[in-house]
Amino acid sequence: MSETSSPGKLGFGATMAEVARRAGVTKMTVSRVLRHPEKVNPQTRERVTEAIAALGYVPNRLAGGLTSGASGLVAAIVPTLRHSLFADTLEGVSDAIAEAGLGLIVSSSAYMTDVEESQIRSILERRPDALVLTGLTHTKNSRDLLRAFGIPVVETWETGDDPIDMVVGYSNRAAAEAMTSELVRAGYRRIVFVNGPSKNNERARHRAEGYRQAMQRAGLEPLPVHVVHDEAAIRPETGARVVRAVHTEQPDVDALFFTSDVFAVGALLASRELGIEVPQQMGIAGFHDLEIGRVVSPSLTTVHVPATEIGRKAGAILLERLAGRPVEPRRFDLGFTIVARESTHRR
Amino acid sequence: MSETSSPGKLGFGATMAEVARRAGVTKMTVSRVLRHPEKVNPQTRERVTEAIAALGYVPNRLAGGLTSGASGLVAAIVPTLRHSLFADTLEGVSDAIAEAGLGLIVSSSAYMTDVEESQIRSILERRPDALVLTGLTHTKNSRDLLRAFGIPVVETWETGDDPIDMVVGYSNRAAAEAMTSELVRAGYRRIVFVNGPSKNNERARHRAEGYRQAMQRAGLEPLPVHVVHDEAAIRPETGARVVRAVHTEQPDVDALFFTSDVFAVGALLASRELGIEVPQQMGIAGFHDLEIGRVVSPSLTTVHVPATEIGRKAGAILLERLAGRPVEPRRFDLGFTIVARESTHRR
DNA sequence: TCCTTCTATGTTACCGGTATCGTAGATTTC
DNA sequence: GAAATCTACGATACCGGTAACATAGAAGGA
Repeated sequence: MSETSSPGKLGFGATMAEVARRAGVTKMTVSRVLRHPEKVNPQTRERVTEAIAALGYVPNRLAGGLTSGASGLVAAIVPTLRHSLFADTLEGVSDAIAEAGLGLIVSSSAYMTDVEESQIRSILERRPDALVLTGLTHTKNSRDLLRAFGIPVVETWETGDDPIDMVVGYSNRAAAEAMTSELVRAGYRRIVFVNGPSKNNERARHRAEGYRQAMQRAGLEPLPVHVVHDEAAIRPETGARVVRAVHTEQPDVDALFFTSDVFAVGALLASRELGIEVPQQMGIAGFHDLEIGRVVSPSLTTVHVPATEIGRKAGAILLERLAGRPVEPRRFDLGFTIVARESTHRR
Repeated sequence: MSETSSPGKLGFGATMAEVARRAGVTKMTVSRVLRHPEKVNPQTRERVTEAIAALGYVPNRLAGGLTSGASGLVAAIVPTLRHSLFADTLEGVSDAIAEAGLGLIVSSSAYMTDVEESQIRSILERRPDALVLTGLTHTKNSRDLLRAFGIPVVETWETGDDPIDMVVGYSNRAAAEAMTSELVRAGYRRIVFVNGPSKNNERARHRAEGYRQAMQRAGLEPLPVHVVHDEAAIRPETGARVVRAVHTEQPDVDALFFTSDVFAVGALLASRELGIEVPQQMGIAGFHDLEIGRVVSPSLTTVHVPATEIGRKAGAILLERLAGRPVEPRRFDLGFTIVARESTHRR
């Protein structure tokens, strides 16, 4: 741009004061050029702009935030980044807040509420303007700390009665109930729900409840929930293992409802190898509506959940609150959709 | 803890000065209790600790960072969070730096270098202590800005000659070459490489080069690279489409090497529907070694890449540099592994 | 006993910005 | 042409911490 810039010697961490000196003004004028340019004489503004370019000046928001009281950061805690759904939600949050110039701090709690608590503590030291959490299960300390701190907090992936502040999600109970009912409607009777561990995970717990409710309402006996402990990651092989186990140990089971498409797809593929006919002999349903479920054959019946929308909505209401506007209601149920495909289509 | 804490009125954003007043000391002593507790008399320390608990004081690292010159933040830019590989890498970075008490700021560039540049700019305003980038392709401005700023920078997912600072990855060229050679060894001759757009993505470009090199070295004619434009996301359906197109338009093709397992799995499943026998009639290979490729039948031949390790290594060398220790060499090739499975096993 | 050296804490200045108020000169008003 | 109002910028204080230095009293040494 400017011929005054000496190449290769862009100032390292030039400060506003240095820019000011170079432009022959005070810091205040430089600050104005950056935030309220209309209040500065065009000629002065240009001198300052040139000085900024020449020095490669990048303003320091940490310093600015000290005064203004806003760090310009939103923090998010997810159980894991490895699960595409949480990644989708984060991407949604990121999209929403990036437009407002906010940054996103991420950490993952490995599904442990005490880890989450210590992360909340360390995150609050960075004075985020708002916080996004996953789920409704948090330690009492976490809840107290956040309530006391008073920043906007959005809990996600569920709906519930006693949010810390705001909630965006859908009812996992209703979703599991709806899918179970769908399986019943399709003609399945001995339906097993395959769930992850429900400790520290009210999503898993609610889904199990939804399953039982639907079974009872249909006058069917709820079978014991098959809990898989998938230590490292959610893997299709786990679903395959479940099918094999059920095939030999519970041969009367006629449908498997998995808490994740990842499991369900593994089960679907393993079924073929075992000679189990899906959907005639065994119905298989998943949860989350991942891409892979559309491509496998038979295609996978599943629950579509609004992962990205949850993130976007969370970001949007945070921005509302940060703009000083109250958000009512504080609970947003974004719903779900039962997607009935071939894997449960008994002809 | 302390009976002095009035329930429900944990101090909102209590400051160090308030803690100091309550404990009857100055800010400096409170600061010492937090960072160099051994320098404070045990009795005083206890009074201060009680005051901290009673007020629910959470130190403000932004303020501290202003003085100490370190924000305690590491920034990472990935093309997208939606791709499990980048999520894995982030998780690796996060693991590595969390132990050192550093936070992670994330943003996604949507594979666009100019977006990346503006993100770098806005990220630098937050004065991260270090930066992790994906790939080696960046705008000149980005490179200049980062070099001038002087913070440790790690580029990931490739190896290359002219890093901004440090690189951790593997050679996509060598990986594609090795896989192509593997296909040749398995008996395939008319091998098509299916790639994403290579603009702004040297990983894609290098893979295409590796493919061509291997073909030429084997005395085979490299076929035109099939470029898929997958606007929204990397989806299996795209791979399915490719198989259908190739099946009708290039019936002599006997192997497809996809730049992602996601495509390859879609292709594998579509092949079955088309009655194409894999691996006899058509070999199919992928890239990345995703879980799903192990479960499908036939299982998928692929290139295993060290996604998490890249993140961890990146985090580790950043920490080294932040601890003031020089890092030599500055380029880390973490390698890859060809995983030959059923989908290319011609009997 | 007097001087030195710790130990424990306080004082001061400063990090890099911004809010607030002040003010000189130009412009408008009657 | 004097008063009122703008315009464009500067001076000051402060945000919430920490580094560096200062200091009072206790402990140690000759």
